[in-house]
Amino acid sequence: MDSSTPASAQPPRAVVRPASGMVAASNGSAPVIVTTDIGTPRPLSTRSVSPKPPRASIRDVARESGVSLTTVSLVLNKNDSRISAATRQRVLDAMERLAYTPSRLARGLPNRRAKTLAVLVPALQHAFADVYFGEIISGIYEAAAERDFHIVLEVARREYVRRKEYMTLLDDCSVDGILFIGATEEHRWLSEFDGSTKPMVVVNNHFRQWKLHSVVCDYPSAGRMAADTLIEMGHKRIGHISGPSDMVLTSQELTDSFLERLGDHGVRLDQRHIVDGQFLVETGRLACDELLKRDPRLSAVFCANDKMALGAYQSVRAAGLVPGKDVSIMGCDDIPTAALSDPPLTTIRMNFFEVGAAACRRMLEMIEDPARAADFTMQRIPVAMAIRGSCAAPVVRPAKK
Amino acid sequence: MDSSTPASAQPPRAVVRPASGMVAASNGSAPVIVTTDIGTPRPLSTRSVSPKPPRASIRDVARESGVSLTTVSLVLNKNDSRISAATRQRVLDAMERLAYTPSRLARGLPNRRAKTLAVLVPALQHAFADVYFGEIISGIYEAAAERDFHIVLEVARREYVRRKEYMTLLDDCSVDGILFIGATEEHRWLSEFDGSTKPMVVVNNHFRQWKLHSVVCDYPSAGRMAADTLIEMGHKRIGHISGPSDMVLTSQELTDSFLERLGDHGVRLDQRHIVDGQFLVETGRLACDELLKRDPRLSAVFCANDKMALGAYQSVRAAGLVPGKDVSIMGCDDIPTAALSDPPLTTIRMNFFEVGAAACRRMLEMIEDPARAADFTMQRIPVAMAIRGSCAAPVVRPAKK
DNA sequence: TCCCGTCAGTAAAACATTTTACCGCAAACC
DNA sequence: GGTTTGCGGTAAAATGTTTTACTGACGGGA
Repeated sequence: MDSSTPASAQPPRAVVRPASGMVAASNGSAPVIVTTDIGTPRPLSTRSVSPKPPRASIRDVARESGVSLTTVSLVLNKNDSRISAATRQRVLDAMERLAYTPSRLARGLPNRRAKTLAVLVPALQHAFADVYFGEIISGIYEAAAERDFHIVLEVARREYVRRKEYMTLLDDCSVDGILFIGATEEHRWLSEFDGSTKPMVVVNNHFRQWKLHSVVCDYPSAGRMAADTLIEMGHKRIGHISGPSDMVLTSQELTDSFLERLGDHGVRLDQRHIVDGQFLVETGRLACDELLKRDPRLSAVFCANDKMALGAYQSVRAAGLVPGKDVSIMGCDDIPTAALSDPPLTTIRMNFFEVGAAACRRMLEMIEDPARAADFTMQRIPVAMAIRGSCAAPVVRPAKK
Repeated sequence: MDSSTPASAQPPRAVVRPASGMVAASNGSAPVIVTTDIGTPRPLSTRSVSPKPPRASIRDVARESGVSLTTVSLVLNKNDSRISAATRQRVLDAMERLAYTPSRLARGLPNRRAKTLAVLVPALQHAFADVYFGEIISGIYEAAAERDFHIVLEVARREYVRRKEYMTLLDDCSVDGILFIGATEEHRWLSEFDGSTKPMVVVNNHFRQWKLHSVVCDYPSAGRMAADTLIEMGHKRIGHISGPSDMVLTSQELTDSFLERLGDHGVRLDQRHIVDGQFLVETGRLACDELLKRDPRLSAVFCANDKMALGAYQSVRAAGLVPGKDVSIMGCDDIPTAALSDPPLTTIRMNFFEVGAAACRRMLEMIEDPARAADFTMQRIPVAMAIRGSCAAPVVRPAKK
């Protein structure tokens, strides 16, 4: 969960050839852009070039339908009870005729509500391109759209946090609440929301030290399911590639419950069998290298997310072994790639879409009834095992060399 | 690019086991949610529960610093020229003391500018979880943030389009411009923007029949590079899995330039060697099945995107062949998974991040100088070959059976 | 001395809504 | 017959800015 990727964590470098006569994308940095303007310059249109064309306002509707501003406003807000059906219809007709659309900006002003939520993500490389974030955002979007709320995107870069722009966002009236994805212990500024009834929901992580609203996957169950599954298959020599458990509580929950359940079954892992893989493909690969070095006869590895599991595939292959046969590999998350890898990855399915949607619904509740914001809750979303080809009964293999 | 996925296109079904004593995620539909409220109810805080706490307004700053509203506004907007240094400082100090933040809502009202752009995506399954969209959105975000613009997300569902909400969005004043990702020929409503100077930019596609602003990858170059690379390696029996070229012009460009260049090299593909793979993993797999059926001695397949190439891997393996050895596979896009597949996928690297950023910069230009919106341009972003293990010189293999 | 221009700043209108408090009228109640 | 009540509606204040057009003071040139 760190924005800087260690040099060792680069994907295997491909040979990159520039198109002939064209500047190539230089490694990592932004490529030089060759602009080809093929647009046909058109004559300027005759209509005014003023910022916006004149639009019908509520005032126009009032005049057109012969009622007062208030009446139009009431009809608009379905606060109709004391408006007669006839009048209402007149107003609606006028709106129709004038193609009237209320201004979101102006509507928000008087009661300071923007009908907009901010989705805040940490400043990772191209954060929005990550399935994990993407899936959550899709869920948030869906739940927000149902109530006619908009979603704005925000990235919490260092500057952003230093200047407390997340607060500005709220004071701004440009946003009614903040949903924070990818929160870690590193984000100390969350303490500002500790016990406060400000509209903030932490998505898929939570904190012991602060009272904050949160919605998370059921990681304790996930850990137990992983342990049960591997034990049932007959594994005894098990390795674990954890997430950064000191930074992410949900990651800690997963690891703890996994180890505890293994212990219940009489299998005790010591520190030699556990390596932190930082949730990334490349560090996952390195972690697995390390595990296999420490115990070359490992029969199964449980990875705290699918990306690291994909790294583990590479590591196992590099050791001359076959993933899913010589070494069973289990992931967590069920990202789309999981089912496509070879062999298909056994993993724990997490419904991130639902996590996002639930978090958003919680947020909307708080906004509608601020009193409820005072009791802080954590909601758990259930998970399920997805068993595929990458896990099987252990095969005994001779110690190498 | 269709929102409904054919039943045949489901990923290989995994065995899904519910956690004991817990409701499982039912296939496809939203899982039943088990809510675990572990929040400690806290006493309501004593502070008022009114919608928002009172904030300092520009008026307060004016009073505090003993100047007029106008002066404060001028300082705020760095329209300082006619304000003396001393006064400016007094105002800035007052702002500091009162922790003043201007209201975005109120600022937008007078000149009808929200300093916000909308990113519109078609109603695909969890669109935001797609790397392709995500990468573009990241680019847009970055370019927008530089100029202090916000990004709001919008999904163009059928209802949305029918009610012309994209127009509402603009009239609304809630948004200053629209960036449309994932546009296809299906989106007929784009004709409303044909030749209009309304702030709309189409991202990574363009149209022959309409004058619209657009920024796209250099697909013609990409097609030629693909052809050159395969020919150089010695391939003659080449198959092509295209995108939906009737719906997406960039896809057509890629296919056309690929075929043309192959022709230049004396290799002519007829319709038997080309199958539409709809840009999806599963349909890509099926398309490759079909190609191999039609010509079992195919030595290379060029896929119009990486997802279909991953499907092709499955298909080739299912035929008992080894991808990258028996059949060379080339993709297009260079999504993160490409480098992780086995063998790593040879593909054409497209800088979607930059496409998004460039599109956004174009948008901002138009907003700042509406006159420029009148000449419609298309901008091309260069691409590069990324050669990895999935392509090699052809090996002759006996006709099967 | 008068006129003009510049400097430094201000008053007030405009933007498009919501919301609060009120009003006139008729029917119902005692 | 006077008071209440409810209905259908309205006037006006409030929300927080930007922008246009103005003002007063002061210095310089004729």
